[in-house]
Amino acid sequence: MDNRQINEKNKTGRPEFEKQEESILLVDGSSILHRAYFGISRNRRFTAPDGTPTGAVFTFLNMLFSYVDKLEPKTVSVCFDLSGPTFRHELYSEYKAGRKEMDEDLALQFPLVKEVLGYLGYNVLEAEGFEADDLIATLSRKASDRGSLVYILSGDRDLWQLISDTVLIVYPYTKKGMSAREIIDSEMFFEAFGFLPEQLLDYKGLKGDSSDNIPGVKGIGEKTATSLISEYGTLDQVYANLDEIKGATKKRLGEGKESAYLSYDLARLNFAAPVDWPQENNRIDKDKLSSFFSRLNIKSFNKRFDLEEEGISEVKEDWTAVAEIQDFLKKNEKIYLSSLGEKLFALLNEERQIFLFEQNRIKEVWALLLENNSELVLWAGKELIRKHQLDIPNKVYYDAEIAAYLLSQLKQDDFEKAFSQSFLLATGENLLLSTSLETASLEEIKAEAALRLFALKKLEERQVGLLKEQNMYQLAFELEFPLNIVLTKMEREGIHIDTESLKKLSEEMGEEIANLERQIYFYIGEVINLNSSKQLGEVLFEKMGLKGGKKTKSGAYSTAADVLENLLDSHPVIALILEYREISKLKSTFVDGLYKEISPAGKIHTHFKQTLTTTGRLSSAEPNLQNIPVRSDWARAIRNLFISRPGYSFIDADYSQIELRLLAELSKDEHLRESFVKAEDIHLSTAAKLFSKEPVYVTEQERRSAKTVNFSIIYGISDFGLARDLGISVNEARAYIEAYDIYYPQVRPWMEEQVNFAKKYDYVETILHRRRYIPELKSKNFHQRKFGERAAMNAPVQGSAADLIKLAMVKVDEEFTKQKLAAKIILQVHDELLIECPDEEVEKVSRIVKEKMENAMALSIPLVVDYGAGKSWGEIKER
DNA sequence: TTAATCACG
DNA sequence: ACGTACGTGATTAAC
Repeated sequence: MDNRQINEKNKTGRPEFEKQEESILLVDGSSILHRAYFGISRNRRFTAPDGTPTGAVFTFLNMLFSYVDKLEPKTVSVCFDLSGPTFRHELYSEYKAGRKEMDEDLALQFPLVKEVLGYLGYNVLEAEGFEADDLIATLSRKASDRGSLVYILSGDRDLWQLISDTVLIVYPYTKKGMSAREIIDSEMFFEAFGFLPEQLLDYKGLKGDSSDNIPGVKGIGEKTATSLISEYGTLDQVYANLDEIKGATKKRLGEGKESAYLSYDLARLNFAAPVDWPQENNRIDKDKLSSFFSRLNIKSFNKRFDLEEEGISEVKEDWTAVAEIQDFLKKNEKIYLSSLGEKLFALLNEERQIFLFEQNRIKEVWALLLENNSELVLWAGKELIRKHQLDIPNKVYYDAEIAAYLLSQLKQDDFEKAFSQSFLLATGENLLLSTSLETASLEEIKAEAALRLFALKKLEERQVGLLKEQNMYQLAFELEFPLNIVLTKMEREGIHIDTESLKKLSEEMGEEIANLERQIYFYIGEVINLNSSKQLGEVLFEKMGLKGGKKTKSGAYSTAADVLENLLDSHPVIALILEYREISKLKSTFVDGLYKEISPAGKIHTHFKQTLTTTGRLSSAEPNLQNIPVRSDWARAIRNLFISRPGYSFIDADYSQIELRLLAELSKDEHLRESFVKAEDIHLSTAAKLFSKEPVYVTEQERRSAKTVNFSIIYGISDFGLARDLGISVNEARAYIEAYDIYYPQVRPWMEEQVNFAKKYDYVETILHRRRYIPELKSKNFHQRKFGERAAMNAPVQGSAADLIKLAMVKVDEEFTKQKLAAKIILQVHDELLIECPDEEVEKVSRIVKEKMENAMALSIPLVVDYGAGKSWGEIKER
């Protein structure tokens, strides 16, 4: 009975959670259900659809499963008190009197727990006249006798007297003052009490137990009882040595002797209950378990037991009160939203209730959804917000379309088709098309709502698993989802157009075009449609006899710009045609085309597509603001039409050489990296290397050639293409490429690594793990395979650049909000951001944008952002 | 609906 | 032996 003995035990002690070959778990069902009811779930008021309280059942099972998972016992037996006369109860009538009537909500859950334990195959034990404690005491002794290890799960400390080498207590909660560990063995018991478990009864005889109405000896508390027991060992020995004890303690012990022995008996467990436990538990009855959980509307364990979820529990429609919606939304971790055709929407909560509502209430419901703390799950949120002019959220929602895109499961652009296709993947079920919905009955609509919402739920669950597996969870939740909100703001903000100037420019261009037409008709001697390449080709190559072979697939003469440029010296009309082409293209697409898109407020609102490109870039449409001309005088006139609001300025910031920098980062090519680290002119450096000269001797022409070579590398070079582009022989082009590979020796191996990786795994990935699958590499078609190889080389570079600027956008926007600036991101053009801010913010915002863009990612090479400010887009680009 | 052309990064 | 750069969108003519 001293420390030495404890230490001896400790040497052979076992690690707490190591699985034992033969262990059984005995559960004090009454105690744990009390704990479940009072400890956790009373405030959450979980109920089944019929109002039956279920919180304690749920929490009970959660606790039980967590210990079953940890301990992996061979069998589980759960013991309950069975009311009725017991000899222990007869001993103290105050016991019952001292206890309050059990809450009805708790009482109702006892039969439920016993029921579900049966379906789980666990042993449920109760015996007339015995408490759960007694059953456990009896079973633990029997088990120990057979050499089995016993775990006792109980919140009742009375059972701690059973602790031994082979009996351990699983104590459900950590308590102040007690060890944080949950499994209590002799050693821990000794540390806490200062004596051994088998002395607990003797201790309680003296100290009593107020929670169990055990009186003990009046005036003897924890300290005195502990010191007496550690000194004398047992209650009998205390009284046998009463003479040695002095003062008040002696007097109190003398007076309380009867009470002490009564208390001893009260705390003592009965080891003679008529119970045994099975060699094995029964099998789980899945069907009954499933219908039980369904009846109680408990969903959390479906996955654990691989149970099929049943259908909707309730469909609500035509509801009016806001409180009713709020009630539907609350206490749900996730809310699913789906549209049904044009006019209807439906929500699903985690209680499998569905709410149907009409379009005229979407704004109201949306506002409530944003207020609510649940995570919102939907498909194509940006389009929904735009279409119905909804408030823009300041928190992310889960957009299944974006996830489908990241997971490369989005093969179609069309909303319904893509939606339907992803759902089919997730559920194997087809959806009604919206056209069929128009004529559907209410019952059909309800069924369709359920189908879509449950499909969305399954889709999301599956996607989250895949995103994690494929290392794209962060890409989705920290980049694409937040970016989606930023894009929504950008689209709504739009950009002002100088409509008056636009009209004038259109007229001016029209006159210029008419001029050119007259001259061209004079030269060719007839009036044709100059916009028809077919007619033009026939005139140039047949009537006028200019040289230039058939180039197009359809067998027609090509009149593309590069063909015509080669003919510039053949005839003076060629230059006029090229000029006509340029102006009429710019006028029709970028002046007149833009005019059609101007809103009543004088603004243009592009659509950014976030789920379209194979590389991860955004695309812009209706109108496309990512291909506004920049390279000519007319181009500048067009860009001058994009103006900031009065009192506001534009800041235009673009990454310098972003793709080449990322190639340096990805390939780790030392020379390429060095050029950027030393802030050299990369094209000049390349030229110096290709032409074996000091940079100062490199000519403009050589630098231009080097620039072409640098870009060719990123696109996946071929000597033929480079030769054509540079107007040199294929041999010369090949020599350039070979020279490049010598001077940048790590680039080619990296490119080959990408291709090999893609051939092996079917995809390549970016810095942020965005994937591009390249099925073309498996094609039997040579062109297709070659195309696949070039794509494998290009996608990581272009895609990482997309990752980078997207991340920068999220950070820039975040900073604007954080600093309460009025600045807004207006446009993104792949390596460029256009920002609008009040004139007085220009300096501050410029610094923020540059800093956030340059440091969006931690890379081993520096990023450089150039920027300018002005009142129009053209004015800035002029610099 | 497709092909040709050309605007952008 | 193949045939020629990566990623987009809009306009026009012609089927």
